[in-house]
Formats: sequence, C-alpha cells, structure tokens
Amino acid sequence: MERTYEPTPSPAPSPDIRQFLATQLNPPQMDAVSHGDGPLLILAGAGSGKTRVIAYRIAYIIRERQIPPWQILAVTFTNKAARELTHRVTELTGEDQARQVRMGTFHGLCARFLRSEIELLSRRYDRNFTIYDTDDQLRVLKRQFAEAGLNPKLVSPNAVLGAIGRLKDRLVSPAQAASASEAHNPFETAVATLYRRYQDALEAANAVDFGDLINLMLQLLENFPDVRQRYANRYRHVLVDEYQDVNEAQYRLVKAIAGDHRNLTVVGDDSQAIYGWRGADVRYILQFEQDFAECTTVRLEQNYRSTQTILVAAQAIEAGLTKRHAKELWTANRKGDPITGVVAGNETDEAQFVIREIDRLVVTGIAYRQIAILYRTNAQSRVLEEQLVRRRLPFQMVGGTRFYDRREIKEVIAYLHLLVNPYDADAFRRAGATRKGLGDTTIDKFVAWAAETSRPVVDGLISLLRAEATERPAPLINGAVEPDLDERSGVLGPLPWNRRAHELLLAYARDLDALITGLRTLSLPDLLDLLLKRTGFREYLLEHRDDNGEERWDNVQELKSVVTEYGASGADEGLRLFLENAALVSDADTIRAGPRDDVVTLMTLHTAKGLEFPAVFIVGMEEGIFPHSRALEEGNIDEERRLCYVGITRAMQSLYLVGCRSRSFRGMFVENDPSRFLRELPGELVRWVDGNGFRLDAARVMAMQSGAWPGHGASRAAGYWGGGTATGSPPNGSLPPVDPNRPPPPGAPTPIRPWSGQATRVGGPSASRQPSSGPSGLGIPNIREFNGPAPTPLRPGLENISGLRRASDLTPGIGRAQTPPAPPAPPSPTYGLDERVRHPSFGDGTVIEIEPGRGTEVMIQVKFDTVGVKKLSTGLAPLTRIP
DNA sequence: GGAGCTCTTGTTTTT
DNA sequence: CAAGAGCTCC
Repeated sequence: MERTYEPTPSPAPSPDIRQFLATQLNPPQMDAVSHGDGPLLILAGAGSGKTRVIAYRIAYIIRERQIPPWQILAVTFTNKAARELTHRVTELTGEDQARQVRMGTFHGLCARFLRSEIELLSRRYDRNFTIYDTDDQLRVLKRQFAEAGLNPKLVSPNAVLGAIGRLKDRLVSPAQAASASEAHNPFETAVATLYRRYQDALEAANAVDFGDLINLMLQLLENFPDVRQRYANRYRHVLVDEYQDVNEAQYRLVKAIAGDHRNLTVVGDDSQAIYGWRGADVRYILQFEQDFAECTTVRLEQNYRSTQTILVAAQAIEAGLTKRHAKELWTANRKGDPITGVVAGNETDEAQFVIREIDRLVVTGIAYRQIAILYRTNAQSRVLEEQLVRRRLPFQMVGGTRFYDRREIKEVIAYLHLLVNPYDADAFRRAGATRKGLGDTTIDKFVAWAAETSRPVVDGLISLLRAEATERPAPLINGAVEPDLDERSGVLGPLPWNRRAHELLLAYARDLDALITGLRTLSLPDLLDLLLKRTGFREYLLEHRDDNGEERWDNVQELKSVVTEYGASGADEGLRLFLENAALVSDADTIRAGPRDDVVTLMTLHTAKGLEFPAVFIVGMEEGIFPHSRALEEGNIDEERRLCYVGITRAMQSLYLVGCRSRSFRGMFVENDPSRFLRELPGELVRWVDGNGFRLDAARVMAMQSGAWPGHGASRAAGYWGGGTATGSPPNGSLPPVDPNRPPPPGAPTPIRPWSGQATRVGGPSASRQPSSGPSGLGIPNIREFNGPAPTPLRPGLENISGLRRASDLTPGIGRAQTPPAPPAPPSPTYGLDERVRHPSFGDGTVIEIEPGRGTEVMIQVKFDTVGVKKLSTGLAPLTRIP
C-alpha cells in the first residue's frame, strides 16, 4: 500500500457545527477541538474540561473531517479514563462509530496488538502469552534468587523488581544492564544477573510483564518497518491523554505510530505529573513543542470545577514547583467557603472529625456520594474504615488490595491460565500448590524435568497421563518410575519422583485434561464449576487454609459471578478475555460504584486523579505522611507537591485538610510535624479548627504556621513565638515558617515512615460492575448530540467575585469566554412549593419552603416522610422530582 | 509434606 | 503491626 502523509486540507468547519460547538465549548476548547491536521499540544489545567475536549475532538474528526473512526487511536493511562472517554464519545457519535474508534490504555492496547503480532518478534512467545502481574513477577524473581544462589536478605527482591521495572521503563535490556555503564556497584550487578534470569524465565513461560507489553510492542514497531507502516497507516489520528505521565518507552511508541503523519494530539498538565516513580518523565510534555516544532499549543485555563478559594489554595501549593509550563488557571465560580484546616489529636480523632463533619454535610443536603476521603497511602484507610463501620456510614474503598490479588483467586486463575498457556510454569506451581499432598519438592522436580525434556509444563503433565494409559503401567524400579515408558510422542525418560508423587501428578493431569476438554464443550461458568469441583477447591480452602476459609470461598463465589459476564462467547474466547482483564484491570476500575450507590468514597490521592467531588477530605497532612517520608529522603518533593495539587483540585465546594499531632503505628506513638502543605495555605483562605471542630485562636494558628501543632505543649509553641516573628531555626527540629522553595532544614528529624497494613475492602467485584459515570457524576455536564443543539445550560449567577482572574485575562484569545459556555455544573433545578421530591439518603418528601441562600443559591426546606424537615441547597442536593 | 511456632522485616503511589 | 520466611516436629 502506498503511504503518503500529505495533510488533509483542514476544511473550515461548517457554520452550523461551529455554531453548535460555540454553545458547548469556550474559545480555547473550540480551538483544540477544531484543530486540523498536525501536532496539537493541549495544556489542560485541572477541571478545565479536558476529557470533554478530547471526546469532542474525536467526534469532530469523525463527523466534520469525515475520517473513518477506525483510523483514530486514543490512548489513556487508566481503564477508568478509557471507559469515561468511550462513554463520552459514544454520547456524541453514537455507538456504531464510537465502537470503531480504538480507545484504551497503553497496556491494554499493546496487549491487544501483541496478541496478533508477537510471533513475528520472537519464536519464544506465542499469542497465548500470559500477562504477569506484580505478584507473579515477584514469585518468578524470588525463584531466580534461589537458583542464582543469591540471598534475598542481602538484596531485597522488591527492590530488585523495582530496579528491573525502571530499567524496562528506560528500555535497558538485560545485556545493557550488565554492561559496565549500568552496573557499577554490587546491587546493580546483582540486578543485572537477576534481570537476565528473570527475563529468561518469563520468556520460557511465554509470559510478559507490564513493562514488556510496552517494550515488545515498541521493538516490533522499531525493528519491523513494515509493521510500523501498517500501524501508522491505520491510525492516522492519535490522541494521548495524561501525556505528562508517559515514560520513555511510551513516548517512543507514540512517536513510532504518529511520527510520520504527525496527526498527534497530546493532552496533559505538567502540574499533575504524579507518576515519576513509575518511570514517567514530565520532560516529554515540556519538550513537546521542540519535538514537534510545527505544533499548535492550546491552553485550557478556565476551571469550571472549584470555588475560587480552592483554586487559589491549589495555586499556592503549585507555586512551590521548581519548573512548570506557564499556565494560569482561573475560574468564574464563586469565591466559596473557606478551606477547613484541622488539627486533630491522633488518627482516631482525625477519622472521627471526618465522620462528624460528613454527618453535618449530609444534613445540609450533600449526599454521601458527593464526598471523598483521600489519603497518601492505602494503609491510612484502616482507621477510617473502622470508624466508618462503627458509625454505620455507607462507604466504598477504591483500590487497596486488588480482588484478583487475593491468594485464593490467584490460585483458581492459575488453573485457568494453564488451559490457555501450557508454558506457564508459575501458574503450574501455584495451582499445584493447592493440591493436597503435592509439595514443593515434587513440583520442583517435575518442572525441572519438563524443562530438561523441552516440554511445556502442561504438555509434560499430559504426557504422563498418556504413558499411564498405555497397556504397560509404569513399573517402579528403586522407587522411580521405569525410565522408558513409551507412547506415541516418544520416550518419557527417567522420572525422578516416587510412585506416590507420580499418582498425585497423574491426578493433576487428569484434572487439567478434563478442563481442557471442558474448554471446548462447556460455557465459562460451567468450566469454572467443573474446576472447583474436580480440584476439591472448597475443601482445600476450608480444611487447609487459615480460619478464613469460608470468607475465601465466598471470594471464589464472587469470581464465579464475575466470570458469568464473559459467558456470552465460548469458554475459550471468554476465558481469554477474562484473563486479560484480570491482569490489566484494577479494582479501581471494576469496583466503581454505580450512580445508585449513595456512599462516601475512600481512595488514595493517586486514584483520585481525574475525579471530582463537591466535598473532599484529605487526611494525614503531616510531614512524613504527606509529603511521604520516602519522597523527603529522595528529595522528590516536587512530585508530592503536584500530588497535593491534584488532591486539592478534586474539590468543588468544600475542602478539608486534616492532620494530627500523633499517630500510632507499629504499636508506637509517633509525632510528625504539620505538613508543609498545610503551612503554605494562604492564611486568609483557611478556617482552622481542632479535632472537635472548635476554632483555633490566632496564637495557635500562628504556632501551626510556624511548623508546630498548636496546643501541643503550649510552652513549646510559645517558645519560639516569644520574639513575635518566626525567623531563625526553631527548636525541636520544627520546620521554619513557610517558604515553599526552601528545602527542609538540615536539622529536621528524620520523619518516621508510615506503617504498612492491609486495607480491606468492602464489596466484591460483582457489587458494582455496572457501567457508571463514577462518583463524579454530579459535576459532569450532559453531553448533547452533535446534531441536536440543546439550549446551553447557563449556570445561574456565577459572577466573577473579587477580581481573582489571572494572567490569562490579559492574554488575547485565551481563556476568555464572552458568554460563559456550558460549565460543568448542573443547572440548579427549581422546585415548587408542595412538590414531591426524592433524596437518596432521606427518601421522599414534600417541599415546604423556598428561600434564597448564599449568593445565587436557592435553599429549600423539605419535609421528608421518614426523617423530618431538612434544609437543602437545590444546587447541591441530589434531589429528583417525583411525578 | 505439612502444621505450627518464632523471628525478621518492611513499610507509596499503579498499569 | 502484620505478612512472610525459616525453623522444628510430627
């Protein structure tokens, strides 16, 4: 096929489309959406309608430019984002077209591409490759420690796995890692050795890890020009979301596909780059204008999400960054309430404050689902969970331990993996370990035997069965099976295990054989049933495991309900789809609550990226927790700062930043200083309270801002406030007054690291698998059909208070919307007296009073049938009319 | 091979 | 503190 990359002349949008877009988008958004061919950089501040712009742009390319949808490739980082984008594009173009657009995550898309291409790349892989997750990786790696005679106590396998991951992010091969330039100390030498072995083990198992998904695809594109041409030709329009989070491999992947035609749109915000630890490099977005010199840059600087107060606070944190793209967010939203800064006593007080405050918010008409509690580390969720359960507040945790990471689930899935990928030795071991009587010794012997005789593990096992089925059962000589068991496929050779082990292996083989047959004849749910029954999995869990056997069995039952959703296709195809999902999909993606569930959401700050909530609590605002001690040690404060920026900008109306003086972990009490991020908040924006909600007096606020928890040893606080100003180094290693650009003082105590802990999760995967818009539903405007312009839902009365507009005001053509375009906030519904309404928490009720609230807010009083009279804001309360 | 015990150790974020 | 590794004993 001839490939030419002449830019299609970009026709001026037809007037009606342009007119319609003008009602939906502000001018810079419109510029981005209607940009023609060639590279486009969209710098999209928090809450500036980024996803909306991508969705509209895809729709625009299809509808207006008449590009076939299958020529469009849209890449995201998370499944959540991919799903949201699919959802929005579907609303704009209809299902038929949207389905043809190739949308997905980097990893998901690469997995998909590799299924059809990987055999070109190396004969060591085939299309049935298994995707190993972190747990699988670690198992394989630990085995390499043993085989290489390395002591896992001297070098931590986790650290080595991290190092290998980072090498892969930078496209460093095992051979390169072993070279002098990479390995210049004992650790790196060990890493190089283990990396080589690890990679060999993966290849032998026909398995790839997350890094391989990207890197193998890249190799394919870079080493096979015809393949690259094929992809570049097919995907004539490439869009990449969260571009600030790409690593080198991903960057080169994008370039390999879009480098020729250059129809590349990247969207991102360098202030929200929070994945440096995963190899992401902000540099790529900062350099986009050099990489693609002819690119057009559009800045989306109008924030539709947050109050001015919240935005200004976020910018105060952002201001401490050492480098960033020039970009100034502004909002036409109201000033809003002050931020609440909370000084609690300990982590229980912290949790109790949050809960009391949630109670209060709910009384004012906020629904549980409009509230999020965010924390730096998953371990912090535990106290919150305990208290929430105690107070019977409905909540969901997003993330934490993945459902598919549970041991019993991994064990069942290991069996399933074996049916698809007979080379998967790790799955063989894992499934084998659940079989009564089969121990490591026999399994090791078997795996070694299979490797020596060049048999995939499953084939080797089945061959035992075949040999047994011949006329001559295996006689034993000196406890070993007779060496020359003959069958059509050849001689098995000496089998180095005893009769008892042999019987156990045969039973394993019979089970797998039956399952392989089942793969052809049964539905996927039935196949799983057969698996559980034949292997006696329930008995194994109940007898064999800890006291939680019942609970574990319940989890397996959950797995059955998940699998049912893949039952439409045949077991074989359904199984492949299911396994791919199990490897690539996190709980954050599957366990998303449907819009019906009125629950408070708990998650990490990282997980919260891309979401928004009317009320947000960020807890653990302490040095060592947030910013995290490890980041402090490594001098990575910028990334923590960006994470804080992300957290703050999740909030639409109410923001609480909560920290505590002391916290117990590992059985000890530790005291951290207040987070620098707390202290950097502009004082006039914050209402400071203690854990009981009582206002802090001025002296205590000042103490707080100087780096000490107020009220904690009054003398201590008074001590360095005696002089009236906070210059000089305070005693006790407390931090000096706010100066975002200053590194921590040399004398600062080493912050104590947070402890780890297992976060338990509520709800199973089936609890909420229905597609949903997530908890952010409230703030996302309805997207109307392209061809059916709807009246613009002007948000009533969002007057620009107090002249807080930013520099963008002065920049011609940027960020200034004459008519505020459809802001991402729902129009406040109006209600009439005596109207019947429904609230997700309070039930049904009757409107008995309507009165003006703050600003343009309208407050109504509703007499609920069961809970009495409540005063609610029509803009915020999730009310629906009952006909 | 496996149960039950003590000891060590490791602590971020996720595709 | 809790999970995992390592040890002993059956």
